[in-house]
Amino acid sequence: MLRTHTCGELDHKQIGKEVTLCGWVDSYRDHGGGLFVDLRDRYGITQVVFNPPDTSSQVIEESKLLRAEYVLQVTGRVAERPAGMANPKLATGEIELRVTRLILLNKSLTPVVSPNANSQDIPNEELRLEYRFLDLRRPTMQRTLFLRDRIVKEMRDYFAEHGFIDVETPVLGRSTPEGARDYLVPSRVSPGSFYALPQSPQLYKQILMVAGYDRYVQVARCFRDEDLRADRQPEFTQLDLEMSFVDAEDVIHVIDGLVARLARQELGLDVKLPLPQLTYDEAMERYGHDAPDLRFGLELVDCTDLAARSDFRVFSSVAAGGGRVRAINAKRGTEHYSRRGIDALTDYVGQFGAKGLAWFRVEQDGTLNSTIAKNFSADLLQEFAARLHAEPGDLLLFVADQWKVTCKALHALRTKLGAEMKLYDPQSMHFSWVVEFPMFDYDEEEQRWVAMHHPFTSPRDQDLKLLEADPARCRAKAYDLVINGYEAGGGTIRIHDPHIQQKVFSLLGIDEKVAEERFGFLLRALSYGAPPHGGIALGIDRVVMLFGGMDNIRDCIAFPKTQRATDMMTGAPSLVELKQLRELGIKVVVD
RNA sequence: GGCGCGGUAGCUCAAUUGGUUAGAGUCCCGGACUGUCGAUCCGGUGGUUGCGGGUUCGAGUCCCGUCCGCGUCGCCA
Repeated sequence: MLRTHTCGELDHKQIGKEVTLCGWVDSYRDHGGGLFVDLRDRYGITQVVFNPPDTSSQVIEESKLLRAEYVLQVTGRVAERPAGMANPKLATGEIELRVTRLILLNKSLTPVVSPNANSQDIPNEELRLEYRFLDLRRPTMQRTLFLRDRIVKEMRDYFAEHGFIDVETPVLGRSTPEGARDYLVPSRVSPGSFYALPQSPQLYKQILMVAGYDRYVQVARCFRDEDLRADRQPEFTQLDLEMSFVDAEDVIHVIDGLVARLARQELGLDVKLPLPQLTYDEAMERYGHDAPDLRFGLELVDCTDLAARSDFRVFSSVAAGGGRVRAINAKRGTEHYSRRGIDALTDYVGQFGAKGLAWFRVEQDGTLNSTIAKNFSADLLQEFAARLHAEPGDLLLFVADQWKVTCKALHALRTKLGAEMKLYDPQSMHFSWVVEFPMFDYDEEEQRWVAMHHPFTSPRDQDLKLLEADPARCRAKAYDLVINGYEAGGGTIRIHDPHIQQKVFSLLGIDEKVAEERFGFLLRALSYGAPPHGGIALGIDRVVMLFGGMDNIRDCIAFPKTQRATDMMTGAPSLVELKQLRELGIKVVVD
């Protein structure tokens, strides 16, 4: 070892001892006669002092050449700092190292991304990603990666204790056109054929259940070739698990326990179990979204029946046309939003397809005031007021449109209002479940039913007869874990009966031949004594992001990709040698 | 693919309505200093304002195109 201690562990107990430290120059302060260096490593910072008489004049001269991020090995005696010179900001602030020997292990160019930058001086993300090796030296980044390490370790311990076996599944698999776009890998041995990187280990874990492993878990890398977002990367990590002889509540119960343990360990929070559950229908009705942020209220209120009775054409025609008129009461919203502010909200909901935003201010006498008020009788306005529990100072905001549009627009509006009106503590955490998702969604473009989750999801027992009778009303044994308005994980109970599986396939327009071609192995497996089974996958990156109070997923991934799915540090993806392409039988066509 | 924000010294930022030689802090270089911890003080170097075109007497600023980053819609079973 090149060192006897780390930069984070020395305190008064080592006073008088000779020690050797290694680390990076975090900062230096040159006083002419002597010089101070804050030496940094993963464990902390220790002040090392180059001062006479402890340090020879020759070593002091050498120390004058030190610069930021130089790598040092220093030997000396641990000393108590002079009276009044302790630094309470440092864990090692009581002591310092009086250097007798200095070895420069390596120099550094002037760092482009400074590891000790103040929060307002952090370089832009482009540079941080290009110089990720410097960015990752920043204590904030190190704290995050350690948090991630603890969370993953905690998960592994938890599932090991609960009898789960960790099994690795292939990364080179078969492409299944359903779902997200696949990342493809050409096969050299089978020219013209391609592997697909897994969007999730879904089919393999079901096979493991058929094989009798009973409880499977894996920290699995997954790949989806879709556009990126603040909370979406093309490759990401799932805590993936599957259980046999269980129903939805059993899986939920296991995850409840994990969430409570993580919250206790990492946040010091006592989460009350069981976590609250909301059905999908309820979530859409009350919040307009399947992953609502439950840290604040502002629930959506349906007013279609009242709207139908108004003379306001926008309202009455939407109501008559099968659409919905729904509203949010922004409590005391008139304090936050002027006419101009409301105009901005109107523009905002426009992004989500809403053609407008009708509004009323609630006056001191309780009457509703708006440019559109003349279209409503006083009695009807009072009914609106009562429906929305309107009080003086409130701002009532309405979207009238097709159901889907009202959901999207009002969900976005609710989220914006919650943040802008500071209705919740950004540090707080809320965990819940959304359950009983629809089995199917109708794809207007392709004129067919598509699986809401995936085609192996089991319908609820009581909805089996709806499979063919009324697919839209058929609900699934599906459940999503929701944290602060983010989908942190999702799972389902699977179909273990090949006949039901066939029915679902045919509803999705997957005929027998195609089913056999794509999923033949799964159907065959289901025919050989498949146990009832189900599971879930948690998005580890998102969980870390939320537990760490971050607002983007890149900050909790060591080497993330940019919005264009490139790696700023390595330059991936890149062109390859012609020879490589020839071996693979691939010709690149550039438009 | 659409919409929006951003790109100015190595780094973080400023620059009035389009108007003098594009500034500040930090870093870097040189000097001073025996206790600092955002050290301090003195001096200095450092600019293709992302790139290309246009309008104008004059462009960091306005227009068009383009590249890069971020946010978002579509997309993400």
